[in-house]
Amino acid sequence: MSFIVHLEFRHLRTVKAIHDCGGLARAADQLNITQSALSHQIKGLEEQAGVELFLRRSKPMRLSAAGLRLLRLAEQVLPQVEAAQDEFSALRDGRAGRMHIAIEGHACFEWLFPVLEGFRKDWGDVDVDIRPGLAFDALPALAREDVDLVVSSDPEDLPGISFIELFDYNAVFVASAQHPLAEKDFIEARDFRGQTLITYPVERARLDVFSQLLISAGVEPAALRQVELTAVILLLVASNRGVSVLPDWVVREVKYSSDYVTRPLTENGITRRLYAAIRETDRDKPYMQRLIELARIEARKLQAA
Amino acid sequence: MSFIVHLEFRHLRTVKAIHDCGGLARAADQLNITQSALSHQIKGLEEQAGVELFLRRSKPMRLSAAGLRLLRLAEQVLPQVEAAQDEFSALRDGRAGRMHIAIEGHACFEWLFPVLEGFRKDWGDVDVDIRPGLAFDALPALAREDVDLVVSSDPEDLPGISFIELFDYNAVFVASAQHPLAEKDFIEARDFRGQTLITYPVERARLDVFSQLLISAGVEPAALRQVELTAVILLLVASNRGVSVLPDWVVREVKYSSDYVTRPLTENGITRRLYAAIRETDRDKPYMQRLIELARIEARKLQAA
DNA sequence: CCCGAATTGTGAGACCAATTCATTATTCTC
DNA sequence: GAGAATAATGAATTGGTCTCACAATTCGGG
Repeated sequence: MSFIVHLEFRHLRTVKAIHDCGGLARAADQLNITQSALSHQIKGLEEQAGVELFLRRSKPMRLSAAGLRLLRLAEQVLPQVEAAQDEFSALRDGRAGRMHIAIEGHACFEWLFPVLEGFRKDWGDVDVDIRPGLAFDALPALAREDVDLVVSSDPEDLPGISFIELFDYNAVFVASAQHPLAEKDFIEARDFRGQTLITYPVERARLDVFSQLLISAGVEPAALRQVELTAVILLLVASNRGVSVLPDWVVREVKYSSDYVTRPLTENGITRRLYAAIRETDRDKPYMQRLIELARIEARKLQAA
Repeated sequence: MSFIVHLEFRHLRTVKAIHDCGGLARAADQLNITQSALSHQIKGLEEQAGVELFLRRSKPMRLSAAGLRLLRLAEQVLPQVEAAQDEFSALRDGRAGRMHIAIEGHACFEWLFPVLEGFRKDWGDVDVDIRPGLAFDALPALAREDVDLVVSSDPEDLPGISFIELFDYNAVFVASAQHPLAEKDFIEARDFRGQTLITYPVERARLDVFSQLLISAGVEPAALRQVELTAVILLLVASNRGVSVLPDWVVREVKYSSDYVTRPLTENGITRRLYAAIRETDRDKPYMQRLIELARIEARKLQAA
């Protein structure tokens, strides 16, 4: 049951070279090593293995049965190693990588998908994914490299994390055209009193309407309803089952689809800024820069729409 | 374009162990090595590669993207190496091997096939083949390990080659029952004068009828006809197109099939001995001994028939 | 918040193994 | 059988990996 304890890649390369070149001397040349070294090497291997690897009887030193098995291993393994090393250097040079994105708040799907669609074309070697499950504690996940980019509107000062500005948007009030508040030019906090507010199913602190308006005004809507999908929120709003607050781009994106109106929040509107949070170590990676560039382009398209 | 110049199996094992055990210390334990060694090892790898392989931020030291690629390589390559080593030790311990057989003279097919059929059952890991093409210079081929066993009836004293006795047989005369010589009790050399002799297509020295009888008697048949297949030889003999000399077992094996008779050669018959020529290095291999044993058993069956 | 336990990193030196150089031993070819 | 080509051997050197001992870090809990 004794194995070859000390088998190394060098041995596989040696066996292959000797086979290919048909001789120690030429193989040594190809491997940039002395013939003596090769001789010592295979002698050592044979001693370990307890089998002759080569038949020396005849002039062109041929492989024995055991040697042939080793050759097969070499021809199987060595290309795999090379392939791995190729990918490896791609990773190192930033030609490949991972782009797992966590989004805080569901709305971002709307513009993120087209971004990733464009990204995929140029950076096929980068492994792309969206991890909505990590909506809460996304920044810790970023720090421990569970994800590589977090879309957030609340920059924090964390060591090793950069917040890169993506674009600004307005949080706008959405209601059915039949809704009484549709009459107003702009919506104030107190207007939410008595209303049914439809939001994404996340904690209040992450919702613009609370963090930017209702909490500081001490206003509580009459009812809350949490809905996962943006399209459904708009559907409910249009059928006058409640009101909502959404990023302007979301509403613009689907505005043709139903019967509702949008109004600014407060006289001057509520403007928010979206950031991409990334690890500083990733900041200079070309694919990372490209993704952010694409995100900005896509945002501009949405705002122009 | 810089690669990992010094990647070794040990590194793959290390990466895998650290991943499996979730930590340097435990991995070191599993690999029977110090934790320090592992630390040095991965540090060296990372320096070469220019990438971090592990994320040390968090307590359970996890693999980075590059590290994961290395892990994939490890999980691909290491089992292949183990499999090769298993086969390798099988070769070494004689559980596997090669059994390429050269036969001098075509007749041997008749008893060799059943032998190999039985052999195959117990020794599936031995690569079996018959190489009829090497009928001439079979012994040199044996010496240079092109084949592993030669069936021969002419033992020679060659260094490193053993001739192992298999069984004896009689070379018998075969002729149509209608043939005049069928009247005789035994056949002498001079009886061949004027006959058409049918033989296998090999040089005279390899044919019993010449080497044991005709050459020393200085007798030349009227005509020679060379035929490849034993069955065809017997067909021609039966239809009185010539006479032949074959090993008795061959004739017994197919005697029911046609209308011919056999007669001894000379008053006392001509007995020949068949040998298995093998390399002395193979002599003790269990599968080799088994093959020879099977050959003898098969021969006994044929002679009893 | 600091402490202790657990884990990982670092430096110096020992040790082993692979390589080279020089030479001898084979094997093939003419 | 001589000479060329090829492989094997031996001794010395080099280089790398390991161990040992200790420093640095991180984590969980009172």
